[in-house]
Amino acid sequence: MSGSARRSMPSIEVVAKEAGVSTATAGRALGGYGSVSGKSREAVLAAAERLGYRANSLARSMITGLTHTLGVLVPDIENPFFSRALRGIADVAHERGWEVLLVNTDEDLSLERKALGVLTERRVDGLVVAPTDTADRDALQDVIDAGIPVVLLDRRVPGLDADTVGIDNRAAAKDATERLLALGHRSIALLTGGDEKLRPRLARPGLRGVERLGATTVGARAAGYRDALVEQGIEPRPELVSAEGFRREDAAAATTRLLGLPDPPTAILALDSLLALGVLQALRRLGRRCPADVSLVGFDDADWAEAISPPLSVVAQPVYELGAEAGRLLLDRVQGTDRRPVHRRLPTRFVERESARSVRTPAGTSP
Amino acid sequence: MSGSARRSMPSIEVVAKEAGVSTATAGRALGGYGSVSGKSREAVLAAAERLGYRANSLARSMITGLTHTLGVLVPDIENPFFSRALRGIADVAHERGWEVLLVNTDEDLSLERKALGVLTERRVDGLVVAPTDTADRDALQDVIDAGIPVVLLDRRVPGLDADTVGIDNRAAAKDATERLLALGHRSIALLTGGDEKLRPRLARPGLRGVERLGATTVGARAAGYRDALVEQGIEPRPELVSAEGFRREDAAAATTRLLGLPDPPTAILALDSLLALGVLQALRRLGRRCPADVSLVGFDDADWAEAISPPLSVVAQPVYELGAEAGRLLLDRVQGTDRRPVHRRLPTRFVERESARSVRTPAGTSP
DNA sequence: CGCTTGAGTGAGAACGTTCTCAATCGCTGA
DNA sequence: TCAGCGATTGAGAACGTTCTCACTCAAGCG
Repeated sequence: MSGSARRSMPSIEVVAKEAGVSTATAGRALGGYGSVSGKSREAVLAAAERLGYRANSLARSMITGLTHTLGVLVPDIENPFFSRALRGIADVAHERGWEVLLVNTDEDLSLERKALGVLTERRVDGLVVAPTDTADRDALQDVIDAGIPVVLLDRRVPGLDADTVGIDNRAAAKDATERLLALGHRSIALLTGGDEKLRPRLARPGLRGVERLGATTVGARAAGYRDALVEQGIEPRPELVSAEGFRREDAAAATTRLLGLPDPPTAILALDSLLALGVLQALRRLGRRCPADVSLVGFDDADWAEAISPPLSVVAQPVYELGAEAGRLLLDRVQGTDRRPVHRRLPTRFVERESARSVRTPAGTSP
Repeated sequence: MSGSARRSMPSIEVVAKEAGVSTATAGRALGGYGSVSGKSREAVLAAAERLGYRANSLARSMITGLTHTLGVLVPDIENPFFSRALRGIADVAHERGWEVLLVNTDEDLSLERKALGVLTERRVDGLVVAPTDTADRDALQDVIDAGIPVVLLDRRVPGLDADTVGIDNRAAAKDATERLLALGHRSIALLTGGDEKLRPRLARPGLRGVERLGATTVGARAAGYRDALVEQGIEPRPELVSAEGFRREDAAAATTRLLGLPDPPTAILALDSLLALGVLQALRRLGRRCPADVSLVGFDDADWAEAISPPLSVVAQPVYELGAEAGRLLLDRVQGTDRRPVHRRLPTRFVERESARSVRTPAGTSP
């Protein structure tokens, strides 16, 4: 555990001695608090410069009770949604003098709990969490009870005493579905991505009761999809709703299955950009053209969405701003504002490109 | 600065009192060091459980000299290359019990220097840096001299006493160029991305002297491109080498310019995936087809590369492994292995898809 | 001149751990 | 029985800061 001759950096005491003052005065000069004469300050700063002094944040944090560190828990930093949101958090934090400790939870509840414990022991001043599961309410509440404020990002946990930042998933999905309906589509498939727990509920006739899954992103979006259909007097068909996994290949397989149905969909709504990519891949393999044969709308405006053929129509979330707002809410609370939890719903934007168009006349009725 | 009634967590002293032992014994029971009787251990653990005790890592780090924290400095976490590499670093770190403190440098030298200072004050145990500029040698050397080991990721800084992890950029670019040459292309454009400092050197006749830029990623790749051409007896044409910016629109503009040349390229090598995306976008706008009219090869195997039309041929880097290896090298050093700096060059892989094909017969000579 | 005031200073406590060291305890072997 | 030994224990130092408090000193005021 030793080995590398870790050079110990000079402490404030050494600097003080070198400058011919007490450690208290040296501390004041270097830390910018209390009052110090110009002469002392100069002597201290010069000594510090000479010795290559670097303050020890750990010792400072012990006293002040602030680590100037924010913990960020996300399922997977490789997901562009989270890396962009993290960028927003980090920019706000950095601007106000905070640093970011990042942990991937891999959608693993036990990893998340463990990380929560570690970050508590590290005495982070606050936490931005995109929780894996609503089931983690107690672990999160423990953290809050320990005095560490928490902001929930993208996902909500019912009954938790924390700020939340996200979009109105139900309204956004409803809007996207309505746009497909307005183009004449009547048979619209929904690719939700996951997961085992969701599948049985999504399989119910007419998607009844999906709003009970409202706390999850997928549940809320599925409810919006159903709302739009029902308002148009269309009975949602469970076989058009897929929950076969979040990976690209899962979406490709689902697409292949959907298009093999007796009454196949003429449009697909994919709840995430990776899923949309899988749809496109499957369409190409099947020799179906988009949007001529099948219309497609995705979620999240990935940087490739505009550049591919056809450019993809998407529901765009203000991802960076979501992160930035989470950072702001958290730091406001860290810096002392004590208030009731707030819930920010930022507006989404439908970006119309070329992947969705009017339903084509069914082959059987064309001349 | 106060306000929120930050509940102070119980210290080890309180736990010890509750358990009826000394703080030393409580520390041993909770920290798992020294020797404690079963009876004492149980009493302490029960007391800790009852009081909701959480160790204070700061105090521990003060004593042990280890923060179990790795600093990671990247230009931009939104860049998929860095978010994937970070994933590799974080996974290795986590597995060995370390956490990751992340800072975006935004390719800004002064931000990078400042971050280096902050992370030093936080006493991180080691640092993975993708340095903005080779000019930061001194600031990095200062960190190393202070006893904090550094591993350079993706980019190198000549004369720095640090491990490096990356690919052989020159060989990878040469290989990609050779493949285009083998397909019959003789007029191959190179999209380098940046930047102002590079442009004059890339503009020299025959790209003479680009290998002097060997320390930069772009410079090394440009050298590989030139090597391949020269070996085939082809004089590199500076007007086919673009360094007009790293954004997608920059690449689109460059593509438009290149295809407007009197003797336009029949193939394009883009040194980064975002640039390739810009090329595709421009081609679509110009009504040129890929690969029928123009062949394209990119760098980095983005998740969309396989799913778009046409699937993009790329030079794939082992990005995750790059990060993981950086993490391993760093932790090995942190945990005591004192050795001379090593330089890991991981192999790249050319992924042949459909965006590059044989040069078409020039229009003038076709029947 | 005596009193107040405020800036400047230093001694030492405090933060919450781990480490050092000496003391005690219970056994073992002679 | 007793020296010896290892396991167990507690007191107190140490880590490097900031904070508290009391003290000095010079200036201002009546």
